Amino acid sequence: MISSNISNEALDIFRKGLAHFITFNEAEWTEFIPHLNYKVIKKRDHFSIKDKVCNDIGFIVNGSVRYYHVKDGTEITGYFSFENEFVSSYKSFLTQQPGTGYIQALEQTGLILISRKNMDMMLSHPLFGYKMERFGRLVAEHYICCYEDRITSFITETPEERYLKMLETTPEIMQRVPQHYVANFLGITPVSLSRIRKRTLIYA
Amino acid sequence: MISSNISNEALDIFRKGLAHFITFNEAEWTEFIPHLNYKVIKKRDHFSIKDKVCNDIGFIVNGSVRYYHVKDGTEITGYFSFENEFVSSYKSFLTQQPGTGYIQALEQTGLILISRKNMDMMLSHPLFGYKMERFGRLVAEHYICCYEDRITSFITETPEERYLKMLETTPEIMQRVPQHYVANFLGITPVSLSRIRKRTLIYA
DNA sequence: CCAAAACGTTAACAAAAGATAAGAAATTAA
DNA sequence: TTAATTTCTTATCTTTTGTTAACGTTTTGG
Repeated sequence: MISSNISNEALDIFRKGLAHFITFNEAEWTEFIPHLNYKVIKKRDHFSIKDKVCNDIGFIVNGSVRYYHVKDGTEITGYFSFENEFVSSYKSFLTQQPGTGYIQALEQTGLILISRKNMDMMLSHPLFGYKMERFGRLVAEHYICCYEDRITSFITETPEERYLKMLETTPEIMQRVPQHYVANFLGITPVSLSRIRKRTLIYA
Repeated sequence: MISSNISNEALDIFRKGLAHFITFNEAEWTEFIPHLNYKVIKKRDHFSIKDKVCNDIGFIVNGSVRYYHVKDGTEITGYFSFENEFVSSYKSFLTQQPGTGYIQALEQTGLILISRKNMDMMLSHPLFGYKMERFGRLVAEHYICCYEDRITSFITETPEERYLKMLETTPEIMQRVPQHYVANFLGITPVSLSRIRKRTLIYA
């Protein structure tokens, strides 16, 4: 879709978020904007669901989402994304294969969307395809670093250590996310997280 | 370093490995080769160590390596890489910050190396910088997919399920890697892995 | 505003995993 | 080859975690 009626406020937030990775000049930005869409997802509605290809990568302008899988009929939450972060069922988006999990809004969430088709158009764009490739590389590398930390924590830390480190890294998480989702995120049961909190006396 | 005396055999293996991501024409390849180095690491020697910046990304022509952290004086192995795979302390290489772990050769290992400096030169190269950016993006995206699977397995699967899935994905691993390293990789103790093998009667 | 659903804590019990140590087998190095 | 080291298994004991269920509280939706 080559058109855009996204609010200037949302676009400003988006542009500031991108600045962590790359800076677009005015000509490039003008070319960029028509490749974007805006969407509001209501609380509990899904951004991406199992067995369907995730066609968009989103940038969260406001709100939050959780990623979850269903195993033996039970939901298991693996991750959260908040304002100024990207959201996508990455493997599905990148490989264009059906996803294995769900992404659901934890609250009403406003998103700037880039479809796979528009992304590919921009990556091959004569004006700024080169810069878009760099942008894509830097974003991907950023997530590699995040994922590396997360895997290392599963290998080297106990659940209790993961809980305490999470409170340092993301102090607001217990306020913003139901505790049983956080427990899943830490790789333990809700009952177990409740015990850790009682044991450490750290409820932040 | 702008020179190269890497064997044609190693270069062929490397070029075939890259073909999973991108194909270089002859002019590009001719430009590529002088940015490469070759190194053989003896068994038990280190490719990368804690508190030092990892300056290279390697492509394993032959051999294998393990990634490990040291916690409370004990080594904990988090991952392995084999022939035709890349190896690096990625976060350190990508951010140019000191690494938190070690990468050690499990056996004598031959590597084609790209230094950060040479990588950056190629990413900005007038002839094929655009293609190199795409190459870098595709490699990074590939690792995002791998990491996503690994994190999902920690969240949704039991150690026993991880063990069985690993045997499907990498059947040769128990033959090539000491079992207590594999146990760490699965996020459990060596004693626990030994029990799982006895319990399931699957020793493949 | 009320009823239903979701949430967090706690308890009791079961299952799994960690810690430690001993011993046998395999590998490595001198 | 031999001695030392590493590796894997097994056993015992302890700790942690999982499971299930009950209870009170909070949140949600009509």
